[in-house]
Amino acid sequence: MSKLLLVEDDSGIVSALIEFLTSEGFSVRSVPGQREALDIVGRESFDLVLLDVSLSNGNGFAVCSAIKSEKGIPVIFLTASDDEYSTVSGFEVGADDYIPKPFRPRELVSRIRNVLRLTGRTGGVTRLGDVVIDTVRGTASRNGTDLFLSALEYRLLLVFLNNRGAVLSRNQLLEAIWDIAGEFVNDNTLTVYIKRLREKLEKDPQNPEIIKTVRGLGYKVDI
Amino acid sequence: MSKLLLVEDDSGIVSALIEFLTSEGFSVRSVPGQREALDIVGRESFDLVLLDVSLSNGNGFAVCSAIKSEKGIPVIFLTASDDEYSTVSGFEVGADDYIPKPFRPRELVSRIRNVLRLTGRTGGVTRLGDVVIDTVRGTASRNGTDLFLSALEYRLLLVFLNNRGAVLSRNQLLEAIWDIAGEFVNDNTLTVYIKRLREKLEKDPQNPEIIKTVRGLGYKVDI
DNA sequence: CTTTATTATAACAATTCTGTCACTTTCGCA
DNA sequence: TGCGAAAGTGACAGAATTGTTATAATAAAG
Repeated sequence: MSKLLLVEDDSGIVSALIEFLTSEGFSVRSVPGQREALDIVGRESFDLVLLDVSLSNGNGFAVCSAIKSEKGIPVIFLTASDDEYSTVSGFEVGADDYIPKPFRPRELVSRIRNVLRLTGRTGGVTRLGDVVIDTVRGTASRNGTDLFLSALEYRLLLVFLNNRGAVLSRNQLLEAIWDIAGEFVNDNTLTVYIKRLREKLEKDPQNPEIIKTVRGLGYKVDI
Repeated sequence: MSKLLLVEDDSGIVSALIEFLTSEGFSVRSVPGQREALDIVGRESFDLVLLDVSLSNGNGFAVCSAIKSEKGIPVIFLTASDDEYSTVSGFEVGADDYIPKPFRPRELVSRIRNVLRLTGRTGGVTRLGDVVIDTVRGTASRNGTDLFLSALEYRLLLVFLNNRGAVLSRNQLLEAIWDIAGEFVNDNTLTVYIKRLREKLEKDPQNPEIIKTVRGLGYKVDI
């Protein structure tokens, strides 16, 4: 059950939204203004903030910035001002979605769930079999022990990670790592790096489970 | 530069969007229908798909499902049918945003960037002054040229990045990078790494703008 | 089965990384 | 000002990385 903070000064909207969102399984707290919003965010923890841009006491953009920089909680703007400038500005201060009033309740719920899904993502940690890649710390490890990938090995692994499931041609891989002013390295260099990476990543480097060869086409990771 | 796939059969919209999105720094490919979309997605890699729901040959929901399950690429629906049912259904098949036509170009760009950020495709890009750190590719660069950080230099930089603004004590930094089974390295090792990192990051390493010394407490990055 | 293109491996020098030492500079404070 | 702690610097050796070469293994096709 996600806990929402509704920042809105129109009491009619507040009560309607609380009723509807509660019936959809959310837990909702509400405050009427900017000051109270920053106050309660500092004391309680929320999963997401629904923020009216045009608050009577102060504007919503500043509140969004503050919440984002201090807590990193996702924020959805609710607003009457459906002009392009507002929308763009809203995203620029870090909003995760922007919904013009009047909005349809079910769409609001869809968008809340969508933002929660998108922001609830693994914080930079991905698993390939028993290998854990942490892009926040810049490490790859197995059973908690660091694999000590070199800079280029790590970059090569990231290329596979960001194209998981896709067959990557030798040229694509060479370009992604060794594209230094269009100059080329020996084609075999890639083969050697694949071998070195497998040596560190795979349990049995002779029978790779993670980086698979697709003869004639390239390599892929689809574990 | 993010690579987008536009799936749209109205050639007027296609050419207008390609021109505008290209001018905003995106690389855009377009296909008119469902079959071509699945085809090209299987062969090339994209960062995001802009998908018209009401394609003349087949509907967009199925395409979205397929793309999502096979490639996991983020999808934004573009649609004329701005009814609540469509919106909700769009999110249910895994869309990451849903934009009714007619949309404002700048809002579209904001929403594209927002989805890319949320899905972590460019969320890995941070700027420290004129230094750009890309955790998706595992690189740090200035003016587009790679700084060739070593594995440990890169990790040290990430520690600062993930604690931007905070003063990090020497012990915190040593722990973050050299915590190998509780054993310690020479305390000066950290000082030396700070120097080496500054040598690569800073325009004037003698007067660091990015990694600042806080005498008696540690170091911080708050640019 | 043999041929051929593709991928894998082993081994090599040049370069870079890594950690440490000795020494210098800087800063805050008595 | 001058002392002492904290931070910075330059240089060093051992280890690891990086790119290449030569050679071996492998798989697909005739």
